[in-house]
Amino acid sequence: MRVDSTHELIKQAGLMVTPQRVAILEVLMEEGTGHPSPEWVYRQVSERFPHLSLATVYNTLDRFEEVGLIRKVNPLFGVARYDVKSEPHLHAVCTSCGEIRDVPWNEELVVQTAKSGIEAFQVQSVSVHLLGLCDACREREKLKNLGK
Amino acid sequence: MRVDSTHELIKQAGLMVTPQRVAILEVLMEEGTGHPSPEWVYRQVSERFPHLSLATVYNTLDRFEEVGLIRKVNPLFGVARYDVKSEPHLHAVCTSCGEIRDVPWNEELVVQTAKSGIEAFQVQSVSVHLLGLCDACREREKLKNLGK
DNA sequence: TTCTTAAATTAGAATTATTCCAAAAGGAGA
DNA sequence: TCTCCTTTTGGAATAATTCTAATTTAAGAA
Repeated sequence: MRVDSTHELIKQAGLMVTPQRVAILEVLMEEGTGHPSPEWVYRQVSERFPHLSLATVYNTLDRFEEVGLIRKVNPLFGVARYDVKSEPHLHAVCTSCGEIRDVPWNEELVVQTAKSGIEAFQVQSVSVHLLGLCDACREREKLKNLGK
Repeated sequence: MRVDSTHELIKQAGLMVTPQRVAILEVLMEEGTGHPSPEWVYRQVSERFPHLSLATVYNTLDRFEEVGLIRKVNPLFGVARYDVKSEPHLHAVCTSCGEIRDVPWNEELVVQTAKSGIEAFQVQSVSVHLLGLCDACREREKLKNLGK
């Protein structure tokens, strides 16, 4: 009797085990650190399941996230939202209604917020993004600017 | 000669001044802390400019962001991207090619990264999101669960 | 002021990403 | 095996954004 870890993981998470789900989780685990998109997952798994539906990929990723098997890197998906620039601050985003509340930036706070709630906002997770240019793109920018 | 601050702001930012841009910036400034969406801006400004095109709103918001007048709250818009990794970590996102690189979490780092680059990644800005439930939604959840 | 030109605006089409839907298929316990 | 509930499917629908090409406009030069 062979141990199938992805199979077990799905079962332990309380989800029904299906071949599609196993294949999707396998692809996700193999990939490791590449931050795959639904489309990418779809293409990978399609090689093994030619009849796989894109809707299944979306459904499965949603279910996997619900039970904590995976996490969405860019959770503020949906509509673009803007900030009229002011002092640096954080954003408390309600995952239910989408409200975005400003939280004053405070160095200590950045660390603390991972653990404790702020005012009446129940923090479930913290998402930090460093935005900028990777080395490849920085090189590309340099070359482009030289050409001007 | 009256001083029109939004007019001035746009000019100072090095952008061509148009009535649409002035109106959009005015709406954004009046709103203040509400984190408006392109659609919302469009509806507001449409009242004054019945022929305003949604494309203009998108263009203008992009230009405003380019010159730093506003900032996108949820900059990782586009395609959903997932993470399988379990240890807490940050994400370094290339604003040019979209690559998402993992950066090990380190309390000090959270603060430092705002100022200094990480490895070959040139950090331009930091975006922190606290995800969770606002008080209103938490109440709603409670009521829903009671009903079960 | 008028002219000129590059940039901005417009309307609508096109594209991209995601969600919805109803019917068919499949998993798991009795 | 039977049954029920969940999942899967494929396609349509929707939402968000970008593209395109024609028209208009801002702003500096003459």
